[in-house]
Amino acid sequence: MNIHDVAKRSGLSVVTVSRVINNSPTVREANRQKVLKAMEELNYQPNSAAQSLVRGKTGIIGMSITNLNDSFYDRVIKVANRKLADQGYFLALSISENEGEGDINNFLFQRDRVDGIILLSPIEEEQYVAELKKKKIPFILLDNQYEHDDVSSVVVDNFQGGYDATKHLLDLGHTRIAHIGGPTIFLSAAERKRGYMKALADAGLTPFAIEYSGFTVSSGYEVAKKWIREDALPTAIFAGDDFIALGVVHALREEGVRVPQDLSVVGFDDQQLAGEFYPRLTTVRQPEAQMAGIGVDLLLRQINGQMEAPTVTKLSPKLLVRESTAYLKQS
Amino acid sequence: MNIHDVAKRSGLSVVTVSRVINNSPTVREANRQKVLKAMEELNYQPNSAAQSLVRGKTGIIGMSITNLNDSFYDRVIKVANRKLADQGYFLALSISENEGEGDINNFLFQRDRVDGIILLSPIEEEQYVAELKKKKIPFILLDNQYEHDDVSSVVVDNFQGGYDATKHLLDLGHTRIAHIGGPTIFLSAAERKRGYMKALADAGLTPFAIEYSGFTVSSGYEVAKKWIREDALPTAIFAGDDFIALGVVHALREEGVRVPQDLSVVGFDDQQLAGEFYPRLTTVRQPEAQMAGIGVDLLLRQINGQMEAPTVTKLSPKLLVRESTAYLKQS
DNA sequence: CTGAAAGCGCTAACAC
DNA sequence: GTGTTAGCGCTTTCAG
Repeated sequence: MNIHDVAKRSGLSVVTVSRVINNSPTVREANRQKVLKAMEELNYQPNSAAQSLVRGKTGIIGMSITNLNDSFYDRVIKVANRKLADQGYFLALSISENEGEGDINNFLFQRDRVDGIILLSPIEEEQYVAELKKKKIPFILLDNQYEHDDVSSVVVDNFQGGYDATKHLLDLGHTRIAHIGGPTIFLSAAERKRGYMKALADAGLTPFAIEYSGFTVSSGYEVAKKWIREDALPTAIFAGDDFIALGVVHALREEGVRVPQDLSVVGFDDQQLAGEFYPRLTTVRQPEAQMAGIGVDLLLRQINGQMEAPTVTKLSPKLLVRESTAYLKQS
Repeated sequence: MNIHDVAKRSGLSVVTVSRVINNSPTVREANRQKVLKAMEELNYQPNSAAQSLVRGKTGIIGMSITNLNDSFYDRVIKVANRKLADQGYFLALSISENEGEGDINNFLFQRDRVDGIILLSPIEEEQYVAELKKKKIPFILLDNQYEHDDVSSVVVDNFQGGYDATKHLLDLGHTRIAHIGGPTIFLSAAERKRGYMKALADAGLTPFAIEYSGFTVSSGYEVAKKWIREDALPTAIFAGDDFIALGVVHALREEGVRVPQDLSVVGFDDQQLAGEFYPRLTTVRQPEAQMAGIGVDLLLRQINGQMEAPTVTKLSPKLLVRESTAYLKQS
């Protein structure tokens, strides 16, 4: 069942049918109706492989992701999905579980499967970028780690986020401020820590303590417990992300340390849950919507050949003051 | 740059090149090498639109999802991804934010874009099923709500899950057992509640209290707070899912009610976080791996025309006893 | 405003 | 083993 069947049934030529499919204005209204009717009766849908072949484009944008279970990704993806739909593109997500080579042969990474690709927080970034460049597939990077020649990307200023979070704690009168950082292989984690250090230095202070952990509740929990055991608690903690922060708060409460009365905690990312547990977490929200929006624009412009020089956009995160931070107790 | 260029460069015909691409054994080794070399030098990749067109298949399986931020989905998706990859298929995810009509024209829902579709916990199920049937696209349902003629699906026995969870509480000596159910428009929520009712009835008991809430921490929290305010606390609570349960535990602890010493709580889904907060939640784990595995098999068999009668597979969930439940305190 | 013809890049008969 | 030919379903000149 193809365009010829429709042509036959409507008594017109395949060309006219094609014109109707593509909303060409140069079709007599009566004929358009005939064609539409035939399409309807035949339950006809144009073959997209054929369309892609002849047009040289697919209308699909691929996005490679590594993780689902996270509010930050969730928001970025949903905004990108909507923006792309507005422009007539579809977003196809592909999970890459960083199993090395296999992934690079992912269906996404074929020039004619997609019109462009968005790499969200890619794991094997260098490798992917090299491959995409080689295959000449238009692409952009979101929340990536490194700079590359000729590649546009949108990142968040994690340094500033770390700085702002720490500054907030300083403004509340805290001086004994500890940090629990995420894995330092992540640039974002390293930057947040750097912001923390700088804010402290600007205030003439030094870190009270620094520990590293995974981006999980349990590892934040462990670190806090350890500090309690060692009786080495600060008065404020800047956690590398909300999961860590949630774990910290949890451990403190178990031990009777009140948040924020006895100890203030700041997280990062504004995870869904950060606003649901009490005290609701003061945190740093990344501008996901902006990130996705700019990223999509950049990619689409590249695809349409309005290829300006590639740009690296750095977005400012925003401190969200809620209930897990308070003025230092006068004692 | 196409197959002809490769043919020219290697000094062989396009057919031979095609054979090499498709690993046909009937190519002289020396020639194969020539072709491979030419492909390499030209950095050639076969055009997949053309391949799809002529083969009548794409090698892509689409999966429609509604939500990312959830461990259950995360696990199902990852297993499906792996299983499909093993069989030479790629999984393309598409988010459908239930905006009504628009979604149905999703790129996934075009016969020749994908070889088959998996609908995971679809929202507008009836509509999607009707559309897919009409378009004659092979598909299966995972964790769906309704039964349909001629459609294979894999679901979890939520009734049994609810029954087992409640039975566990009964076995611990509890008799005052309340339930906080998820939105009853979800069959899964209704079934879990039904299991709860049945277990109680089998023990000659009646529900201590039943409330409904969203599948969120905050709504579980609210319900527990309300019960505390009204001084109407049961000795055990079966929550509709882990988020609700987490909210309940959180509220109870705030009020000095100890879990599990004073009150036992059971959740559902084994969310990532359920095992990270203390007390670690006793919960019901859905067999995601099995679900995805069976679903993929069903779909692939359908695609390959080994079309047995459509089947509805109901999988048993598994109670995970951890630390949020304990024997009823003798008082 | 409409249609005939060519061709997108590839694979599947069918010869040789 | 290898190549010639046809055609997958569609859009795009180019006439008319």
